[in-house]
Amino acid sequence: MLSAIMEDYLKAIYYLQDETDERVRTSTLAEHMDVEQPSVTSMVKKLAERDFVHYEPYKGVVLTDTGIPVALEIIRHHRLLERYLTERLEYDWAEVHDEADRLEHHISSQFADRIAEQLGNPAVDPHGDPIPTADLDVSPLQSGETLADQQVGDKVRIERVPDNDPDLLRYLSEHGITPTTVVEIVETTSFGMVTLVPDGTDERVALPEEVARSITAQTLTGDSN
Amino acid sequence: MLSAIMEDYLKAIYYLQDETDERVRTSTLAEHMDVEQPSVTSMVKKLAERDFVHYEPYKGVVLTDTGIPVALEIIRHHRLLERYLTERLEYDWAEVHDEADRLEHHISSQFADRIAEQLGNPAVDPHGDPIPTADLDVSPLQSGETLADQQVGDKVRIERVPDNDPDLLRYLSEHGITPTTVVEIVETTSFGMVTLVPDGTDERVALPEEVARSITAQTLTGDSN
DNA sequence: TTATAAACTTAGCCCCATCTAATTTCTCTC
DNA sequence: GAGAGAAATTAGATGGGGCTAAGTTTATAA
Repeated sequence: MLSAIMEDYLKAIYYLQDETDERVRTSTLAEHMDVEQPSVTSMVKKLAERDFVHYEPYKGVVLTDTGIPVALEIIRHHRLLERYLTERLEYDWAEVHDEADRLEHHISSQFADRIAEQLGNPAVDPHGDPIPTADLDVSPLQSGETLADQQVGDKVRIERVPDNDPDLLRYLSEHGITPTTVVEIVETTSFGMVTLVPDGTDERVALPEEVARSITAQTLTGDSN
Repeated sequence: MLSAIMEDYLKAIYYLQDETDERVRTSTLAEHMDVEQPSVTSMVKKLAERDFVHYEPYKGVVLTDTGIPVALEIIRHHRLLERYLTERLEYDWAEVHDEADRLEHHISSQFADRIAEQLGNPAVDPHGDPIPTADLDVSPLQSGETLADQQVGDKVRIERVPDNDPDLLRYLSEHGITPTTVVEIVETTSFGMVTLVPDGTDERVALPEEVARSITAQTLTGDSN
């Protein structure tokens, strides 16, 4: 059996691997897990011993074929929980993350399957992240583009927003921005500010470029009209 | 913060205290928690240090006014979860216990309150045990009587059955016996067997006396007819 | 009232996940 | 290709929860 903490490491490695496409360095992992480096070293050794990761000293780690499904299962739990909490238990968009982060390790896969069924096997969580299926297939995000990649005048559909910053989520939902919202980019500045207007409103919403880069959006092909 | 394990000890002490009305002995606790005695001694010391229990060496423990609400909160979580799992997630009567036993430590009280609300603030769990309210009031069971206290010919309404033996639960539900079922006692033997017939059926269900003693039932006052 | 069995505690060990301090390895620049 | 600085690892400690073996205390019964 795997401890909740080990599961968290595997999940973190999965995400970091996905972002960087490289071996994950212990320093990156330490930052992500909010622990000191030696803790990471000792943990990745244990994970390597159990064959969940390939670990090469001084070179970082990669998930093995044993490790990947474990990470995906946790991610499935997390995203299903987020969806269930918002949809069935009246949780706020911004509140779900912490609850899901704890529960993901403790629900059985039976529980996950039951709530998936109740929800009609949804494809994405409330932030737009794809929910792995019961046999752990993940559909990739449609777009590699972010709000930071757009030109003034472009109309795009928000695809996903990061799920781990409650303040940002609160801000976005207050301004009517959620996955599937269509927005028009109305201004970008040299000092890193992106301003947009959600479709059907005339409210201008400003975001720092760094934040814009964390929000995925699909360019609308059949252009505005 | 309290670990899941400490919470389990407090819950166990609560139950054992309830049953015996005395200081709970470390041996009893050890058996209940399925650990060795020295583990209990060291744990109760920690609990005593944090003022959750009164501990007198060689004399056992009692929950303090700090410890009681902690135990009750966990019990509330457990019973609400059992109810929610059976009612909303199609869990079988016999399956809920383990899932609830894990999750009770990890759901927030917000989560508990939300599922309580969804369920219409039920008073009892699927086994007939009372669910503590949000401010941790517990309504005692109506009856102190059990199936073992009955005479042949008595009609009684099942009030609660123990929740921790899946096989027993499966057996009972297969024979149509759940809380609120009315049954008639048709035979008791000197060698400890109680036989009953659920109302409206002619199926005879036999139970060892020890099991009968673990099932609470209310004598029906307005007698049969 | 004293011996002995049962119950309980202490002592000392293990594994988990973390930490700080000290050391080693890598990498990058000159 | 040598040396400085950054990154990673080892060493050794801590606290949580568990174990076995050994030593106390309590309770019982002669």
